[in-house]
Amino acid sequence: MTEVRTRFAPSPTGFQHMGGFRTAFFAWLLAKHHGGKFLLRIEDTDRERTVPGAIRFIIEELGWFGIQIDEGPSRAELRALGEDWDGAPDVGGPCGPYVQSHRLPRYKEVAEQLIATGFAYRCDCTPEMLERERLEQMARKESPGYSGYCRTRNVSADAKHIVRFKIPQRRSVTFHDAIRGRVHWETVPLRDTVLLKSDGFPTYHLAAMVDDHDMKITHVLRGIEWLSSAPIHLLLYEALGWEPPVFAHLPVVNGPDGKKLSKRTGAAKSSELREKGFLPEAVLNYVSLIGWAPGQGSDQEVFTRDELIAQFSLNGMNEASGVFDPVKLEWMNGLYIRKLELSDFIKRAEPFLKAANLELPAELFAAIAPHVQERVKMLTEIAPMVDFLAERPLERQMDAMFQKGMDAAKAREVLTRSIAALEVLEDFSVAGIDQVLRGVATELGLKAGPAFVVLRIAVTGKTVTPPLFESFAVLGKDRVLSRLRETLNLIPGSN
RNA sequence: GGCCCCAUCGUCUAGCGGUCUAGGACGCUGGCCUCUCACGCCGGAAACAUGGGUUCGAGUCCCAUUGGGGUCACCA
Repeated sequence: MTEVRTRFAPSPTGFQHMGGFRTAFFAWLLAKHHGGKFLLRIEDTDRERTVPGAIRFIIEELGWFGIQIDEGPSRAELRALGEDWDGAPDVGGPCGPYVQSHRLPRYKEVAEQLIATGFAYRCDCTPEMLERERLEQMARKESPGYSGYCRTRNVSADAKHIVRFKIPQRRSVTFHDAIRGRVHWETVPLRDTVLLKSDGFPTYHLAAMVDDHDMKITHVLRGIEWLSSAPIHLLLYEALGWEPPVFAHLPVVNGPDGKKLSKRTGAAKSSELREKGFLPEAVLNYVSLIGWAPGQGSDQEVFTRDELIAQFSLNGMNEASGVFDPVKLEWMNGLYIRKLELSDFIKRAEPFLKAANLELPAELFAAIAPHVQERVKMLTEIAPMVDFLAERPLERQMDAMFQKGMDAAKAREVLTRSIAALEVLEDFSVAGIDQVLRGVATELGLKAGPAFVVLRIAVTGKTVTPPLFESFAVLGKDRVLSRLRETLNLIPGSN
């Protein structure tokens, strides 16, 4: 059995959104499922649209997701593109180069072969001529497309020209898509398409087919927008006498608005997800669920990376387009956060605390960490939940203190008694604090809830915090007491 | 417009002719737990786009309609 080889072949024209990375995930999962190889190829054949930094973005995000590239651009190739950076991986591989702009001679060679065998021809029609032709066709309500004027003109190789593929008309094409099954065209609805541009660069059609063949790609996973041009690709393989790979056209992922994912769609950019505190493994898991399910009646939707690899199959792919639901992603991220080892959680939280300008002594954060771990969905939610531990003045939501029958006098009473009771408490532990504070509430004939709102705001400033006794214990007796005393002066009618 | 793809709860999906009075998950919602918020647990509302076939029997097969989407570049 031949080795399964898949590839992710983005063009570096900007950042990739999650739809693009999902394609990469599936290709990677398929390869790994079969113990095969996953390659990265850069399709930089459009010189106008290539944007600096795009390749770095792709490689770094793939790395963040923990996707190992088995074959791809070497460090030298990256450097030649001006895309070198500290820590850039040096991947390489036996089928390089993996950057299309470095493979120009090969495309030219194949184009010449196609011309020699009569499957392609040179064309020197100017853009102006083509434009006029198109206008005339539209005026006649014909579908626009190249007429084939140069098909038989034997344009000289010396003249400035492009190379077109001679698309046979009146040809039916049938192929089996790994996801959709049989797709059939009665007649090929396409005109002679360009293979080589006048600047010597190939178009996608030529470059991708040549590379997929040369790189021994066995399964091509790509967006469904390519389905319409699949006949060109099949015909090209036929003309070249090559065995085509298995094609799988993936359904698209739309934003919650039902429209295509774009820069505007929130949470569509992986780097943004990272900054918001999503875990790569959660994102990978969630995104894999858009358009794929294990099937076999299985209800499983939380998968480790290895489970995903073990269970992934193109048979489980759905034909219909899906929607990226940021709310469900958040839920899943919360799930993954809760599953983290405490030490891992603390480690991952660190950069987010720093970003929020909150530097806490390690032991202090470690002590409160278990209690915040089970109540955040994103790492960015940690800082606001623990910032009451910082050595800085507290801003208290005093208004929220006086609700449901709580008035200034009662609040003062709660504070005074708590201060008195805590002052003499030797064992400032969760259990000790628990006993004392409940005692205070009982003495005052108050329920725990209302009484604790006062204490919570007094010590943390907020109405929503980690559990009260735990927060007190972590903060420490002295700071708790001073905050309680401070609050006494803030209650209306004091003095 | 031609061609192609798609169609189960709001969303992601299970379902591959009978076991579907359609299952799960997110979200929503009622309750329990409870010091707030979460977590957890129990319950609820919520879908087979429409019309024809085929069949003893259709969410499942076929066709049409409708509705989405894609594509028809010297962009990928």
